[in-house]
Amino acid sequence: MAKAPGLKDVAMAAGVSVATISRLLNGSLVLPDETRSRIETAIRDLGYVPNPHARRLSRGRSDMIGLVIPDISNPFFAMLVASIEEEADKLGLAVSLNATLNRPGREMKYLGLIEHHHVDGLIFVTNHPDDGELAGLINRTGKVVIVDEDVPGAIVPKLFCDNHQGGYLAGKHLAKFGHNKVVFVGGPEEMISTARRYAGLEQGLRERFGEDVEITRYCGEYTVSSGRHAARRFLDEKLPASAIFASSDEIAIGMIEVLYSEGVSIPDRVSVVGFDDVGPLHLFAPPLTAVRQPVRAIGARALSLLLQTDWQQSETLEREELLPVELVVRSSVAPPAIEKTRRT
Amino acid sequence: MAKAPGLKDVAMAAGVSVATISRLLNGSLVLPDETRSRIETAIRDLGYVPNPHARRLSRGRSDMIGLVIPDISNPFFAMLVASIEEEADKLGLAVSLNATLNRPGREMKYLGLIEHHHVDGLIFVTNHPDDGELAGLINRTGKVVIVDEDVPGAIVPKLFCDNHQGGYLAGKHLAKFGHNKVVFVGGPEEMISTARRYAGLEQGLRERFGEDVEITRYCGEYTVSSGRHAARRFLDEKLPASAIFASSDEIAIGMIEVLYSEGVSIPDRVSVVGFDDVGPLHLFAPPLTAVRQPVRAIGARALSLLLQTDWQQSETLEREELLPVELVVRSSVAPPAIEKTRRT
DNA sequence: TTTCTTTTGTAAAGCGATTTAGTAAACCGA
DNA sequence: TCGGTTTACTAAATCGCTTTACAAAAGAAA
Repeated sequence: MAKAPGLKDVAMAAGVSVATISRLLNGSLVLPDETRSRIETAIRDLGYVPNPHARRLSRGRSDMIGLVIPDISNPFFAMLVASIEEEADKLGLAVSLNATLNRPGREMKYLGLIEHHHVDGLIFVTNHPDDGELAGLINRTGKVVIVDEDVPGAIVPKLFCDNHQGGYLAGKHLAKFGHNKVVFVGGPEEMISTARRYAGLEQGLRERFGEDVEITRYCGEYTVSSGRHAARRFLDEKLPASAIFASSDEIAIGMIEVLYSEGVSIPDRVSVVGFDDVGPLHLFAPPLTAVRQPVRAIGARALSLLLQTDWQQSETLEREELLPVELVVRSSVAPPAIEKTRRT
Repeated sequence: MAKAPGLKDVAMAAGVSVATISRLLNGSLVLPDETRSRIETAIRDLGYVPNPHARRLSRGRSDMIGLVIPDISNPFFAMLVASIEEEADKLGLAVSLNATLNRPGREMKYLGLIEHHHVDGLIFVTNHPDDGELAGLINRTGKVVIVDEDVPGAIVPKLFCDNHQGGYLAGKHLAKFGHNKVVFVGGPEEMISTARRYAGLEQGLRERFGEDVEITRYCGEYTVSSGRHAARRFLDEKLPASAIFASSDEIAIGMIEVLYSEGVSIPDRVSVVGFDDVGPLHLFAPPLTAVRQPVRAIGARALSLLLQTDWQQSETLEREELLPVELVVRSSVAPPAIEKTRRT
């Protein structure tokens, strides 16, 4: 297989200079039909395709965006990646995938990709609290869009689902069934998703019960094992709560696992509301009621934020956009059996 | 923010030539401690990081591997991507993600990435039959590893799970419970996964029942909607089968959805065995017995195949490697109720 | 006819590394 | 002290494309 043809070869074949072809291809030159078709023929005949590395070096940009994600094997993130990739592809942008997998320093390292012109911009998803170091770095580098979970102090466009609304919907739904004692199982305490969902839940509950509301708050991580842990704690502490709001699919899965194995029936003994609704919750036993995140919309919007933002105008940078969530009602919520019997 | 420092700046600061630094960094030069530490200091002080684009252009390779995947939002593929990315990262390789999403021509296009030196190698996952065009292109370009599903005629390393064994395990398990009439719901008919799983299933059944075996074969796609379709057909045709072997998580999900909605109880009226076991099948109602694919192992091995293969030695290219699967027994298989009652 | 514009290009200097070929200085044994 | 070997390093070409600055030819206006 002969070496891939270069611009030089095409130039030779078409009888023009390399500059002419390059400029034609990049639209910075209008040529008479005759010359242009000669060049186009040569390109087709030789099967010329520009060398992307040379191109990137020359132009000082890469037409490639970076994606920093905690873990792609998590279906929520996977779907996020899928939608971003799909949008990027439409625009002829390549995507460079970087999973942090909770390895410390990874996020910092990947932010360097921008500074060193590896990528033109970054879509950044974190899943743990920041002490300010990350925020500082993000502000220095710019061209970053923060998605799903906040990095407080970073002055860049941010895109989240409407966490408060999600909590509120869950709260109202539980309240409607008469639950006023519920356990909230969130991710890390400091993260906005946890705080906002909790606040929403509380509001939803209080709108119905006023002061007569008891929310126990468990914080941990957005993982299956954290969910298992929370469920065990819930059982050990013998809380009077009649419902659980699990703040992610993973947490819900972990909790349901141990509730089952301990013979705790859902929703007879506890009602459960989940969050994310990415996995096949509708096939669970019982089908799980959950707040659904608009994952694909988040992905698509993240990319357009990255591309549309004017990175010079510092005013436009500081914006936070919220995408609406919805409650998908299935059958994991029922009236609180225990409370009922006690009262009657 | 000043422009990123280049090799030239470091050279200036350290009082040596650019070549010296480059060669030191690439290990093609051993320097006395004094000089070396002077250079290292300069690098650290300036915060020098090599420009990857320049590097790639110069070396003619990218230290980047391409990943061609049907759809990352499918958890099976997501996990595959995750494991490949993780391994690649360990080796300092970047990953370029390319989803084909069943858009025709995409696979061809992405294969071009190799020819045009965009990436150093490709891990290729297809999900539909090939008429030979793809195989030809793969053979021309080389440096491709085919994973999960075959492209017949391509002479490159191939890595699959042991599909036959998977079918066999499912068959034996069903046989043990007395099922001799089963519906096999596969992906596209021409694909090896379908053929091999079917063959395995048949063997597993026949080992127990000999000629007294009735397998109905539905082919379609590895999607939820294909699963729904198969389930509807199964109900419409009122087949005497007492068990279903669903050849992927998605198919199983689709089928269970409609079986439920039609009030068909699992495993009382039909037993179900799934394949993949990537999703939370253990929380389904009932927990789904399934053949588990070693997804992470496949990802890791795919990368090492790509890197370890000697692409000159054409003999070593034509190898097919099978990774073992296992049967995860849960509770979606029970003795065939209908048959039983009929017999007694 | 002369001069100014437009059209149609080209030459050459980057982009920031790698790498080949080579040189100056120091060392070393006889 | 002389040729030969190491040691320590450098100059310059190269990768393939982009882009700036400029030029020759053609056409238009005066």
